[in-house]
Amino acid sequence: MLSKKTQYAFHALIYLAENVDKGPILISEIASEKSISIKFLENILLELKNAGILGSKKGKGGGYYLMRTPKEIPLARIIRLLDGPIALLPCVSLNYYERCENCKDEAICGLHEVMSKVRDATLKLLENKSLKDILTRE
Amino acid sequence: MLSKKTQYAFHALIYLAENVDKGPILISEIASEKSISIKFLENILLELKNAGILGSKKGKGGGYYLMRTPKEIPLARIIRLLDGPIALLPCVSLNYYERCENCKDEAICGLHEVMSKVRDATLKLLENKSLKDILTRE
DNA sequence: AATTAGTCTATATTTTTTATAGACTTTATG
DNA sequence: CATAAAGTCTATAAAAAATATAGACTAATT
Repeated sequence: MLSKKTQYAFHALIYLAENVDKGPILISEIASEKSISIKFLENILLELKNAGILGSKKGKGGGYYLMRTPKEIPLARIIRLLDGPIALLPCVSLNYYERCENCKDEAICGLHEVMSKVRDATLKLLENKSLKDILTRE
Repeated sequence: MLSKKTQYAFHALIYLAENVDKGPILISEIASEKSISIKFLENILLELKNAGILGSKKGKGGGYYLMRTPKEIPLARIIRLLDGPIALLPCVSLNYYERCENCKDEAICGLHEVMSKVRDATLKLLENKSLKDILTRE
């Protein structure tokens, strides 16, 4: 399961994408529209900013805005940033790899093989689908 | 990521499958062979037993054994039992469904659509692959 | 200068995961 | 039938992670 943090990030990003024309959006507006604790959301938006996904402006008329078009923000990027590994096991993670302690040889480990396939199937979707793909269709 | 509990369960099941000919296997043997805390492993094996996957025998010559052939134990079964939902969001879980609070209509929610696809791709593998498929190949 | 709004650092709370303890029951066998 | 072997059960503890909050600080606008 994705953490609340990641789920909130998706909802916030969707809101920002659906309101690009309004310029910078207040944290408090996103928080109340999406029913997220404002202080918790602050942290999340900051992380997204530090990762280069969002930009911000302080003072009156300030707020957060997308730094890229929704099409350019893959879902996998958001998940890895806020949730960590997408793979089901450390030994099949591309970005957070850790050697398996219990198994002697990954090359002949059947669990490794199956979980690699699961990872590939998942990434095929999450790396190719972007913020644009999760905007509400009408 | 799968929890340690689920990872330990896989390793224990693999060990049991690879030693079917030896009759019931001691918890302590699995624990030391796979470097798992014996008391923690106890709980895990009990859960697997209560779910009908393992059987056990008390007293001398006792231990745990598989109640079904490895082929009949889908990986998804183990994961759901010990880890809960396989889906990335509650609103796309088949076995642990919860309605999404932030979205008005799941039918037109893009996040719902993508995450359903991820779930389907994952389940296609985890429900069709069994304990047999993760045994070490030689 | 005053107000608005994001930034930063720290901490608190809650939940989940991981692990342990110990008394109890069942079974085999000498 | 006594003893030892081995799983069962209930409870609790410890550690880690997830979730949430507080408040002082900085930057921008008017």
